[in-house]
Amino acid sequence: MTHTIPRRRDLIAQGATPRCLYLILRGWACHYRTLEDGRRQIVNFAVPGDLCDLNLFILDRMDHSIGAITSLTVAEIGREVLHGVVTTHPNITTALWWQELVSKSIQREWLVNVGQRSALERIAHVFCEMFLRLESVGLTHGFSCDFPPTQTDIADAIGLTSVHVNRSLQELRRLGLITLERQKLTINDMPALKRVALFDPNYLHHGRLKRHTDAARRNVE
Amino acid sequence: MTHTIPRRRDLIAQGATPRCLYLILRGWACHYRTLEDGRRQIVNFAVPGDLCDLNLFILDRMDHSIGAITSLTVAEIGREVLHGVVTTHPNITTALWWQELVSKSIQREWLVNVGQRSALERIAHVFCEMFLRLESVGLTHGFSCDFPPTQTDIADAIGLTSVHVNRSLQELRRLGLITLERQKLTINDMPALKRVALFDPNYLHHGRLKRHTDAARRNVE
DNA sequence: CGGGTAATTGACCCGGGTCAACAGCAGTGG
DNA sequence: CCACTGCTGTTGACCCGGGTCAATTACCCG
Repeated sequence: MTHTIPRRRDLIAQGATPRCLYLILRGWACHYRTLEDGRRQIVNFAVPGDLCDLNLFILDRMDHSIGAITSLTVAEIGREVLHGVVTTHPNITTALWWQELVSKSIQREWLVNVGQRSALERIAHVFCEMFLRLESVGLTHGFSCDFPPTQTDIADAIGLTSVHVNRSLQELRRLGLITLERQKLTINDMPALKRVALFDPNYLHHGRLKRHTDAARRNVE
Repeated sequence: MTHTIPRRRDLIAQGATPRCLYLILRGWACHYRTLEDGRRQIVNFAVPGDLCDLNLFILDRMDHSIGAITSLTVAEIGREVLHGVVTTHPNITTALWWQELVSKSIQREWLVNVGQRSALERIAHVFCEMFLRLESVGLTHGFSCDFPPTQTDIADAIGLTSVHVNRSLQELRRLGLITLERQKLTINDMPALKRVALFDPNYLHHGRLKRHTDAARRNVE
């Protein structure tokens, strides 16, 4: 049930029919869309604990690809197993949909990021978000975490060129806000970084699952 | 159960606790996020037939606002009613989630739009999308449809300024692709418009609901 | 007819793109 | 242990798409 995917390989490609739900166990992946002329937009990163789209449930074709950024360990949950879970475990089902709504909320925030923020603000925002997401699954050590995307990946995630990402990174370092070397991110001044990013953590809806599964359970029982 | 909201009023604001699910019956609305310094990003338009977020089900606070672009008629579906439907009508439930996944897919495409396309391409893309969405609910006449967002609204939707939207619109008109006056959009050359927009309708997942509700029904019965 | 919102235009500017070279570093094979 | 290869990061010079600011003009509605 668990599989390993080498880095830079696609888990599933745009246009394919999804056969199972992926749960990331180890490593980073990204959801991305490519235009016919090769432009690529990364629409979200996926880190351990993230589910990769419930599309298979309802939509018959992937409208985007999922690619491995690092080498990746995933659990594959088949259609039938999933159907079984959904029909017998309402609180797990609620948790699944909760993930789905949160990732839609993240999707919205990325649009805000690319649509409204300047280069420096965008990168700062991505660092804030990914750090908090990793923290919520226990993958940070103090103010440090893994950050394996290349500058080109970052560029494709925030709608800039890698050249400009490089320059903005230097600016963030010069300001003493972050350290980023050998895939290791350290946030040296979180309040300042959040200020630069105009970061409001609300959209991540962290720490709000339990309350709601409880509520859902009450409604079901 | 149906309400009327005057134009430019919020249906529900960021931070509020959602009390019911809205179904747009008449008019246009938009989902948007504002940054503390006033910048606004419209993250999606909502037209008749669209449901406004199942957030209330699971998330306890709105992470964005919904505003009326025109005067608006909506149906409000209360939490209890919705719970009733969800527990007794699996195929309606599937349809609800289908809408949710499709709107997430639209969300992704908007990110691609703002992140990768040029000004002209972006506007062309919005016109293609909204025309097809209106067509699917029978609100087009030939190649014409209502298009009530102002140039400022369009600007906030695609991450440009209204000045530049104005200039790009003139360019689209000069190319003979569209007519847009008094809130009326006419697409004069759809193939060319799609070409300019690098438009691929796949992400709208049109015409794929029935098959899947059938499948879901089979799985449930 | 008057007041307010939305569209349009012009002049000027700047954030970020483009292109191209080069440096650093990890992994690989000899 | 070192040379080779290929990817990732870095830098410089130059340019352009789209932003800014500010003034009009057109339109809508009472």
